[in-house]
Amino acid sequence: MYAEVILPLPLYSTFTYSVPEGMENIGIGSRVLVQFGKRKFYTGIVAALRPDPPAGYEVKPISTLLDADPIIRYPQLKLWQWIADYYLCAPGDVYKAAIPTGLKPESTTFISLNPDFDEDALDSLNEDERRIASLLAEEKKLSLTDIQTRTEIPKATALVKNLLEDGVVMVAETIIEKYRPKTIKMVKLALPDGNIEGVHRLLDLTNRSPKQQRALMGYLELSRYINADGEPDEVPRENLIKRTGVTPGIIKTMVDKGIFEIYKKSINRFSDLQKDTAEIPELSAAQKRAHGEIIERFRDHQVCLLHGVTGSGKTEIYSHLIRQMLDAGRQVLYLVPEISLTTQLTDRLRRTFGDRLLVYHSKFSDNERVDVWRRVLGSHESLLILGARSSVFLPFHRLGLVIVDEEHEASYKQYDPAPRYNARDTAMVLASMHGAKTLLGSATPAVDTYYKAVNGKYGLVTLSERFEGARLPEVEIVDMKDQRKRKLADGILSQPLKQATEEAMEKGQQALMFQNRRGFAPFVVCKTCGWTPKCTNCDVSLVYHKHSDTLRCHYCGFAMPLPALCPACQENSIEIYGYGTERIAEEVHGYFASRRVGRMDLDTTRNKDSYQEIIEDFSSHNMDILVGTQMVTKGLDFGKVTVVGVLNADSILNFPDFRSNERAFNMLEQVAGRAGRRSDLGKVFIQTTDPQSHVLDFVKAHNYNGFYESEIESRRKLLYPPFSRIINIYLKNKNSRDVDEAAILFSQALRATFGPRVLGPEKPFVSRVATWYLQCIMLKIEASASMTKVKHILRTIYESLARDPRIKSSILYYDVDPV
DNA sequence: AGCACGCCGACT
DNA sequence: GTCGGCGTGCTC
Repeated sequence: MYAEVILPLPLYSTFTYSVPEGMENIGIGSRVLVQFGKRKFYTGIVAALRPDPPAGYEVKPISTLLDADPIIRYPQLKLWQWIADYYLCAPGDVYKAAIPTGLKPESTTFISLNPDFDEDALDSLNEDERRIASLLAEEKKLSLTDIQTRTEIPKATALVKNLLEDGVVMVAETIIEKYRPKTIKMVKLALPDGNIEGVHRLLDLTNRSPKQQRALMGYLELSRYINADGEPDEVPRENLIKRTGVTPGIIKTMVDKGIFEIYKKSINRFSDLQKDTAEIPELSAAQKRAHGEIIERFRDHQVCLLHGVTGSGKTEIYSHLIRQMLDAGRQVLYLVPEISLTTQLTDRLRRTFGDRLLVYHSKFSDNERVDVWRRVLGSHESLLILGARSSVFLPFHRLGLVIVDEEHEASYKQYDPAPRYNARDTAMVLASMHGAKTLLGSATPAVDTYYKAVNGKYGLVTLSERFEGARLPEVEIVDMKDQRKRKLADGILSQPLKQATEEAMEKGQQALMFQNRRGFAPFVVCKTCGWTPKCTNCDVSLVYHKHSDTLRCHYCGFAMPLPALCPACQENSIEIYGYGTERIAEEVHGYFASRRVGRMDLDTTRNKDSYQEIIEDFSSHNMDILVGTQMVTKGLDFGKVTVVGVLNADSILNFPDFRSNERAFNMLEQVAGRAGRRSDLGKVFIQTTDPQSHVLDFVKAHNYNGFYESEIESRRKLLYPPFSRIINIYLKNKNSRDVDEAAILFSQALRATFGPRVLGPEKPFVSRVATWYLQCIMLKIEASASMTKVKHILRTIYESLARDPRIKSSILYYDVDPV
């Protein structure tokens, strides 16, 4: 028997391996360890089995079958295939993204000294080679990268190869198990037979040290001394430390003295979750109606859109639907944008669904993700999975409902690397494969989604009033040009915003200031010669980070210290411009000196809990004013916020692509939605130099439908989605001329078939990333056209050009349905 | 993605 | 003349 294996590499074909005798358990979806190429081993997934060997080449056998039962389930492979076909990427790319690293062990090559190499050979080695040899003599075995970093010899790879040929070193492939179960340190008395005399002896051993004695007494209390089996009982080391106040060092000493034993014990990450569940809050009349309508729509629709204004209580409606689905023994996937995975939401769902709730997202460690994966895999019970984008890949069983909250969010689309999939659209396909329903929720649905809903492709349910009668906030557009002219605003806050904030503060309320990050990162200029620091790898300016006093590239991560003198003219005239949230927070604090001002952005929320801490600080009113980027807009519920300021809407309004209006409307409406979520009427100030913008009129009136009508008309005229589908074709090359010419060549060939549907090529917004030059060709295809055909043509055209050296040396990839 | 093979420039 | 740079192709 032979197996077609998917490897975790960007390769478009599967690879055939023979199934050795005694591996009859193997099945489609099995995880197998296979050798690929000269030495490396990868974990592959069996995509198909067949009786006959392939013609034309020898096959290798599968080395190991990793599981008795597959770790993926029907219809996961089918979903992977759909993603690869639809988003024009390799199945291996999908596999790589789908499964946590801990489930994909691969081999690393270790280099060690050859024990019986000829001593005389040492003489013929050069200095660097001898350094490597002596390092290996010390360390027994090292990977190539370790040798590289430890010796700092740039061409270590080549030298190791020489050493290998001379028989000085040898290599071995070692498969590294990456998954580590969660363990805790346990302490136990070092008394093998548990006899009483022994304990007295141990007590004697500690009588010169009160600390050790305390630790021992604490242990005896916690462990109840000896358990039912006559064995000394174990105690978590943490508990012992907490109870007795001794340091880990004391316990260590006692281990050395032979009083305690310490060992690691793996524990179940889910064991301490609460089992009991609370009731879901009663629905209001409006929520009840919407809930009923959703169920009604699901009778004849696969997908239903819940269009509910901000603060209308969509989450409670979801909860009722989830409860019904779980009671029917089905599983539920609740997708949210990464950023809105707050404990606010998790806690709420935890109270209702207890240990049936599992959470899955990218801030989890890989080990945690493996645990969640295995828990879902092992269960036939009803579960609720709350997760970000990548949770569409979990091994669901009897999935009954998928909820995509904030369905308009651009972050559902993965941009880089492949697979460039949209989790919302993938979720709908996943649902239909399971015979499940999909509920999309948003206060500002994507124009494409709303179009499908009003045209009957999706069911549509509208919830137009806020929970408990809270009113939508009043929106005031502030003309910043006028403010500056009349000297009412010198810095970033306009007169009306300043005043409203002051009043809110006096009433004991809170304010939120929003600054769109894009285009407003602080940048550096030399006042004398105009020099600005650019990334050496990418075509972008470097951004100044105050806390580390460095200049950083947001695309490739390049960093350098802020120079004291201008590198171009040697003058001491370097200035920092622009308003990062840091600077804004300082300035806001300047106006409201007696108030507590906090800030939230990528810098202040880098680690796992800081985001949570800021939110909690703000919602428990330890802070009066919060300044932040995008992330403050995402579904947070702050009851006391009555003033919201959008400090500069220009950069949101002026983004040059066909979705800019949609993005601007969504973002402003979502920010506005943070104000006045309880009974107090909120007020929103949008500061701009372009107060005439139509988008702002619709935001001012909270008129989604009006916005939609105007936007859909312009999309119709210009043949943009939903009236077409877009495929962006990217070419990248280290040589800028080659990529320009390759793009022209490719676009000409495309035009021969697709005519005016081809736009470009043109340089993308950032045209050089990490030393790669980019070109982009846009393909705009009628919505009615067969995508299978289009994709077939794309492949044919590429193959017909593949011999051209400029195409050949370029890397080509597609972005289907870009957002 | 790795990794080997192979073809052109700066050194013994 | 060789070493070694990386461009090109292949891996079941």
